[in-house]
Amino acid sequence: MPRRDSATPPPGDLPHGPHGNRRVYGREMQSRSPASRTGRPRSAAADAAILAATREALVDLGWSKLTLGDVATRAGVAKTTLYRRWAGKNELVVDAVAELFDELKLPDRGSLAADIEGVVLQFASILALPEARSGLMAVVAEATRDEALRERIRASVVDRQKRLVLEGRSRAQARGELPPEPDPASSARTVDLIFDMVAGAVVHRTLVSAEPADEEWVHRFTGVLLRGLAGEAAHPADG
Amino acid sequence: MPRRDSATPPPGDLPHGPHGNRRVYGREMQSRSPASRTGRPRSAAADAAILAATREALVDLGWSKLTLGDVATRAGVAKTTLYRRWAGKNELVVDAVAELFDELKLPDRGSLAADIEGVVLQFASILALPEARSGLMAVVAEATRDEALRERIRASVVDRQKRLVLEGRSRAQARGELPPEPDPASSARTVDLIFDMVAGAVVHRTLVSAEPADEEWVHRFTGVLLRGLAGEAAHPADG
DNA sequence: GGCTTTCGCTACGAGTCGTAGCGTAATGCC
DNA sequence: GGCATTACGCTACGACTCGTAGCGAAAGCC
Repeated sequence: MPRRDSATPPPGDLPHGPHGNRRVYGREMQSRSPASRTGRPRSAAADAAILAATREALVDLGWSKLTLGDVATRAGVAKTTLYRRWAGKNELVVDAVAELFDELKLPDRGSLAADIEGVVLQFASILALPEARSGLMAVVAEATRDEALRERIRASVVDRQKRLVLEGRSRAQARGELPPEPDPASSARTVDLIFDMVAGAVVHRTLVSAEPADEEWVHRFTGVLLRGLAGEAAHPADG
Repeated sequence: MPRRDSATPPPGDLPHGPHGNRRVYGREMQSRSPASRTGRPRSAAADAAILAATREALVDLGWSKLTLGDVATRAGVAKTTLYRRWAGKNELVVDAVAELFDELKLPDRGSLAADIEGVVLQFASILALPEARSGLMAVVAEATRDEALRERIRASVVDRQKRLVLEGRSRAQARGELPPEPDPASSARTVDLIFDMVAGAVVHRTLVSAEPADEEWVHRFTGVLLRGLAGEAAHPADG
């Protein structure tokens, strides 16, 4: 059999990635949901090669000109293999871009302002990558007409970011920098508001205004955000 | 000649639209830039019909499945006519979506907070339209790899929004709600920051979080933003 | 009437899509 | 080791879209 493993890049191992319930495998998941123990297992190396090839194609071609045939060729796999694992271009790109957000961390820098600035700068550096710029907005646009795709994005990209907001807030509350919120519903709304403001501003700055979210910008933005949030306790629902 | 004017919807007049230098007509603009007075003029009704058909197709199909042939059929024009006026799908969608933002106004409601809330609610109501949701993000994604398209979006969508920010700020400064900024460079940076925060948050709330930017959300957001900006005078470049 | 430009229509090669079918490879179970 | 089961590579296919070329006719200006 003329295998071409020599063409596959060194993909590391990545048995099924560090993600939770991502990589749902489009169509045939429900029919083998318990555990398909028998038969030839899917190649984990092929997974990694395909996702890497997808990011490479995003850089070279952008989303609209990216074709699954080209990705398959780059990854050194057959086009049919690709269709067996992903339902279409959207799902593939979501998974490929989601891996970029794996390295988002929240190092404890001692103050809420410093923590936020650090996370926002990390987020900005990811959005500065061309594979993230071309891919992320395109799948978000597609998701406006595809509920399942929206859920996939939420699970693999958004929720991972939101966890950082939650963690940072609880730290800040422990430090006394933010007031505690006993009502869980109100607390969730606050987290949603913060998240929309942070992610929205960085995305808009990077992709629409097309200017870098550098340290000066992030510092100003963080200042405005924190002062506004801190003042919210003094104006609780001032209708 | 088997014309099919019966198929063209009642497009109104719209001689060349209320836009400034939009509708650049892709390729052949530079060769007829002074004024082409001779020959058969282009049908303004066809322009309006094409843009309306584009929005209709965005609602029915979304960006990725929208084809120029389908738009031409819906508009009752030949596909070649469409290609004579627009360079491609991206430029066409930008123009079609840009018309949605024409009705953005800044009514003077007496206070900065009320002005901002009014504009943000208008912006949110436009983003709630399916033709705006599917189209806008897609062209922004494409623009990450196309400088000319980015400029087209800036001229026809972004700048029109930014003018509202400028106008609202000058009103607020006249009222004493915001401190004056003598330095024009710093002033421009402030406007950019506000704009990225407002537009980014609304877009993220509407398209990524997929939840409505209703009055309650807008009220909270506006409060955080204004308190943060008002406090900036007290912390001038405390970095 | 001449000149110029636009318009509708048809036709075309090139490229992509997603799937079917086949033979082969790699596992687990007996 | 043999068997069943699943994954893989490869080829081929009809259907669709793309963007353009060419034609005759229409609609303006002089």
